[in-house]
Order: sequence, then C-alpha cells, then structure tokens
Amino acid sequence: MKSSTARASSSDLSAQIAKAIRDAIVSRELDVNQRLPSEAELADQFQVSRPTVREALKRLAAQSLIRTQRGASGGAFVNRLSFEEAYPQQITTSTLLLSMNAVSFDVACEARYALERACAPLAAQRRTPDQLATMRAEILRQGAPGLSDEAFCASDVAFHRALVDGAGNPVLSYQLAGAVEAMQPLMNMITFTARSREAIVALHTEIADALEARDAAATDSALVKLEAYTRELADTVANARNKSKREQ
Amino acid sequence: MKSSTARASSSDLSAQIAKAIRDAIVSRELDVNQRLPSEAELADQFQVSRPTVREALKRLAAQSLIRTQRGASGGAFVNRLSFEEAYPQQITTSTLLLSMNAVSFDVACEARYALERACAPLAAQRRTPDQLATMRAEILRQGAPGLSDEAFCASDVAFHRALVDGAGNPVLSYQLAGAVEAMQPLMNMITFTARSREAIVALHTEIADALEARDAAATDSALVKLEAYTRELADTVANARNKSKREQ
DNA sequence: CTACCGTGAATGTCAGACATTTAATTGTAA
DNA sequence: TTACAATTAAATGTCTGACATTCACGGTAG
Repeated sequence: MKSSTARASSSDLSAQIAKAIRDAIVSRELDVNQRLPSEAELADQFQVSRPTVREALKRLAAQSLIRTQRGASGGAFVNRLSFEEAYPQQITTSTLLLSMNAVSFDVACEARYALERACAPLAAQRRTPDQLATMRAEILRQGAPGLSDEAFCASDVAFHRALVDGAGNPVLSYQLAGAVEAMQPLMNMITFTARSREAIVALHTEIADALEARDAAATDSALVKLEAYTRELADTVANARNKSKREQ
Repeated sequence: MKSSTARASSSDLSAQIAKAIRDAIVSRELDVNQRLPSEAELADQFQVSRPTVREALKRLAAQSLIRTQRGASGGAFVNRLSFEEAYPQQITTSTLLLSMNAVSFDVACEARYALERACAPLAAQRRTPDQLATMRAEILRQGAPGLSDEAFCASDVAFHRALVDGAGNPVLSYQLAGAVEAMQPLMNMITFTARSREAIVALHTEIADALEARDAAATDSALVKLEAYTRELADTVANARNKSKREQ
C-alpha cells in the first residue's frame, strides 16, 4: 500500500485514495480482517485531511470491501466479502441495469431462462428435499385465489431461486440471483389472468415433478415451455398496448 | 425522497442518508440525469452537516449510482448505469468472492462452464464474423511459443468472452463476465505444459469451428470436453501438491 | 457581433473541535 | 489472589467554518 508518492492525474483525491486502498485489498497486500491504519494515520500517509480519507473509506465501505468499528482498538478492517452480502448488491445493480438501459423483455427473458436451464441438470442431481418443499409451497401459494399480481411475481421469483439453489453451487446462485430478481419489475408489467396463472402453475408443477424424479431432460423441456409461454404472455401485453396506442 | 422525519435506528447517519437516496433512485422517484439538491440543501433536509452528506454521496458514487460535476450548474446527478461501467465492478466483486470464500476450483469451474454452455446455442445462431475472428486470433496467440502462463490465461479469458459475447445478449455478457474473469486467478495456479496447451488450443479450435458452422450441439460437446480437461489439469496440480506435502 | 472578464454557485479540500463508543488499564474490595 | 467497578485512551462519528477550485452565465468593451 504505497502512499505519498506519485499523485498527479486528475482531481478527486478521495477517489484516488480509495483506488489505492482497493488495489491493495484486491492484490492481497492487505489480508482479510487486517486492520487498516487509523484515519489520522492514513491522512498523514496520503498527505490529505481526515475528511478526505473518510470519504475514501466510505466508498470502500459501500462496496463492502471494508467494515468499521468504533471505540478503542476499532478502525477499518478488510472485510471478508460473503455471498450473503454480495447478493443484494448484485440484485440492485442488475435491476438498475435492466431498467435504465431499455433492455427488452425478450432479451432479459432469454438470458434468464438460458441461465436457469444451465442450472437444471445440476439441480436434477442435487436438489434437496428442502428445496423441493420450498418449490411446492410456492406453487401452492401461486394457486391461491385473490393473490395480487405483485405477490404472484414475488412467489415466482422465490420458486425460481429455489430451483437455482438446487444446483448446489454458490457461484451459480450468486450470478443467477441478479438475473432472476432483476426480471421481477419487468414481470410486474404483466397482468396475470386466472387462466395464465393456471398454466404457469402447471408448468411449475411439471418442473418440480421432474426435479423430484431427478429427470434433467424433463426439467429442461418444462423450462423451455415456460419460457415460451412467458414470452407469449408478454407479447400479448405488448400488442394490446400498441393497439390502444394506435387508437389514440 | 422523504427526509427529516423518522430517523432513530442505529448510528451511522451517512449510511442512512445514502440508503434514503438510493431507495429514491431505485424506485424511480429520481429520474436518470436528474440533479439532486446541492450538498448544502441536502444537509438542511436531512438535518446533518455537509461532510455527512458528502460521505453519503461518495457511497453512492462508489456504486456508480450518481456522478458529480463541479462548477456552476454542477452537482450530483443520477447516473445512467451502463453495462460498460458495471462490468469492472461485477468482475472485481466476483473475483473477491472466489478468492475470499475458499471456493474450490471444481465449484467455480462447474459454474463457469454451465453458464458458458447456456450461451453456446445462442452464440451458434448469432456469432458475428468479428467475434469469430477474435476467437481465431486468441487461438493463434495461445499456440505461440514462449508465452507466459499468465498471458496464456489472459488470452483464454479473451477467447471465452468472445464466445459469450457471441450470444448477442448484453445481460448474459454482463453476468458471465464475472464468472469468466473471476476464474482467471484460479487458472493462474495451473502450470500449462506445452502438451496441455496443445490440447486446449485443439478444443478451442473445435469450438470456433463449431460456431462457424453454427452447430450448437458440436459447440456444446466441445465445451464439455474442455471442462473435463480443465478439471483434469487442476486435479493433477492438486495431487502433485498433496504428494509433495506428504513428503515433507 | 465578438471576445474578454467578473460573479456567483456549486463541489473539493482543509483545520480544528467535540461527541460517542469501546477495549484496555487501573484501582479497589472481598 | 481474584473479581468487579471506575477510569482512561484511542478510535470513529459528527459538526462548524473557512478557503480553493471549477465552470456557466451575463455584462461590458472593442
């Protein structure tokens, strides 16, 4: 963690300091749980004031790279980034990416189901009874009358996350969390009629059955059908919207 | 973007303020490119001092949710989060997750190839001549003598990213960037002999050929072989290490 | 009409101070 | 000697006020 030399570049000292420390963390110069120098010491080292150092530390804290403790023997510590911590960030980022970049429903849907199908064979091998139970419970909820569209979508997400978790690979679960959850706002634009809900529940049941039977091929084919049906539903909504637009 | 009411909870005002603004951005209360109130105004609204507001803003800037401009008519603006900006963050986070959580080579490898195989059928349909050319160029580089292991790995990553990009789905490219790039440090632990490089180049060629022929099945089977071979290599390394450990 | 120069508003930075939290130390009594 | 309570010190959290820097805007001179 060099310091005090070679500044220059453009302005924004706090960004430069954050980068220096971040590089030190990523390159393992600083180990997990190691304590950084105190804010005052860092200010000395980097030849800046404490507020500037603090801004840099907050940047790192926002990325969960460090955590801070107050009090004696407190300070900033290199954080062990856990999957649990990374999930919400991944989901927030993915959701914003989709909503801010005019990603079409089709593109997002394609990505999501391509990834889910990648999990299917592994899930067919490894799904636990717990995960199956979660899926069955969500299916049950989805069939309940009087469920709002939002609640239906939320249950849908929970179902699919159970499927992904069934692959028993935390790396996959992490990557997929973003793809699956980020779809929810897009799905919320669809109005689910009683008939379409029934069709989705049937396909979900097909998936759960296939996983219970450890049948990878059947799981895959059910996912393909579900993807086709989802896109069909979205198309219907889009067409209806275009039509009403033309009639204006 | 409510303020000044209902604080309490635990300490760390800057985190609370960051959360409030983040929520406003995520929920679309604040539009893209919309200007936030000035730091002084925010300090008034939230009843805190300007440094505290600044720390909150730096947190958001670290997540690329806002950008700031100096000078007259400057300020903090809601940022349009682009895929280009999100890539490096995703890669950094994924890399740290793998290196800090003792994710085994097998688990990471499984995830990576499962995801890549999800891209294969789409890439077989859509790969552009450009992407094919990139893959061929990287294959050529990988065959060059005197290439360091690191450079070989870097080229491997470039090859696989071209494959993923071939699917023509930015959402997939984004999600996979993390999985593919994060593997590089793990791959770097392997020493690639001339023979193993030859085998990998052959499989890469098989993949490129299959994509050129738009043959999804052949692409998939080549990827399966490549995964098997990669894991075999890693196993050899691991066994050699265990052996030398026992002999100590 | 154009080029130049204030002016003001905003962020970036600094210095110093005080508040709060918390572990470690010290002091005291059983 | 041990257990417990009070003190201390170090660190982060926060505030105030000031100054530096940047940059759009408008007015003025040529």
